[in-house]
Amino acid sequence: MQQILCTVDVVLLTLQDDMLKVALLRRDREPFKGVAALPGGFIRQQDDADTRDAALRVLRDKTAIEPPYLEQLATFSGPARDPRGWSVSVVYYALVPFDVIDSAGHPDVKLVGVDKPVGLPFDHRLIIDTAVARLRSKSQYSSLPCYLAGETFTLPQLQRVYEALMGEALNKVSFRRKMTEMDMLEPVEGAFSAGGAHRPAQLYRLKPELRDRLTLIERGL
Amino acid sequence: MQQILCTVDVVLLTLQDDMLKVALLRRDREPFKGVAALPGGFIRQQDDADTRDAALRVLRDKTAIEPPYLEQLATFSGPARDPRGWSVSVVYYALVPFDVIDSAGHPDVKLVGVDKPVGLPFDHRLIIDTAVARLRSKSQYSSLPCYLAGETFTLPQLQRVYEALMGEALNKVSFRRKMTEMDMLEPVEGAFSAGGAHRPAQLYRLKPELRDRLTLIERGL
DNA sequence: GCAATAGTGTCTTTCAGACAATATGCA
DNA sequence: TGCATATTGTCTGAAAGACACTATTGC
Repeated sequence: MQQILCTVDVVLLTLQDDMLKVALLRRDREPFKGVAALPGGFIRQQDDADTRDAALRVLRDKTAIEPPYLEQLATFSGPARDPRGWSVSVVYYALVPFDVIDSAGHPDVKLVGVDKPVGLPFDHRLIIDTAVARLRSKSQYSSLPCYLAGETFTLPQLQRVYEALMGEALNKVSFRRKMTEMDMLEPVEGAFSAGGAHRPAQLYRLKPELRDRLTLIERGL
Repeated sequence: MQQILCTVDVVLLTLQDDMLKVALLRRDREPFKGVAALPGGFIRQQDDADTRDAALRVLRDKTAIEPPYLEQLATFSGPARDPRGWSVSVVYYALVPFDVIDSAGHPDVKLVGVDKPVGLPFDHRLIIDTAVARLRSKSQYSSLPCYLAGETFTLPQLQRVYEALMGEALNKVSFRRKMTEMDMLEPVEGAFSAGGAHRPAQLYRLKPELRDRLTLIERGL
């Protein structure tokens, strides 16, 4: 009997112009050669310490991106999702500020609005929808959106990120209160946003000790 | 090169005497033959429509239980977790009222407090801890605990379930308000708890349309 | 000064917990 | 009646949203 195919796929998400986008790559081999799809590949026993490691390797090889945030989403499986046979795909999702993708400058990576792509191969449509749902749900009560906001950001910028993800306007005073009591940001001393013909805003960054772990909040935004 | 081992494991959780317990089985084959472990097994391409299906099959075969609630937990992987080689285990967790396990009456199934078991094989200790953390976290803002409470239950009973899971006393009035506004329970007309030398309580059941899906709440309990 | 956006003070509404009163079964 | 627990009413404090006011920049 043929073996089960073991793969990983990555849903790389970013925010461009307040729109949630997913990174797609044209497949360079069969099946679905030439079709835009999620970055993915086979697990390599000799190279990968686990599936997370495999996801990082795939991302590094295909997009040259080291994501600041990567989390396991779920595992998708079955006899029909891959025409080559019964397959298991362990899927991770990554959050990356747009400028990281931009500066990585990988020409093959295409950013597409998460609701846009049709005709995706495998069950990638389902996978993307699952990732977006997870991100939206988790954004309500965690610091997750900060990973989409870049290295430093102002509170109004961060609020727009949250609003873009959750699809609704947030109360400015409440938002700032929340951010204060979550106690996960620190001001970048003396650094302010520049450019507009208006009052500059204080720049903040994630507290260093929180770079790699989420902060959860009690009551949502 | 040797193939990747593809397995499923199930964390079957129940509440017995207000204690969260996990179902363990003595392994009937190597590796770790005779050692108590989570029910699990290889994915069978010819039998299983997906990993969820495989988890249900394993549970049915080894414990004769059809769980009312089964959700994918996460996938655990790596070269060292199974002595036979690089392995991937897609893990599900199931919630079952104690009397379902009791009446299934499978003699091999042992219920053990979730913090108890030491010397578990593979990474089953980590898996159980992950499942318990997920259950506790999700219980705060969903109807999940209802699946541990049995077919019908009184509100005070359900509150004790929530309290056992979350490890803290809950405000009675607030709890009842939440249950009312979650709108997921319906009273069993004319049915009341009996037995005690005191006022009987109204029996409730999950609304039929919610049997198979969770209700989420906005703000926690 | 004016336009535009940042940041804050305060009032009002909404929600959760405390407390207590009432309800209902059994001995 | 008295006890134990269920159920409900009401008060109070905390949290969230609405609104408006002040602050700071470029023009």
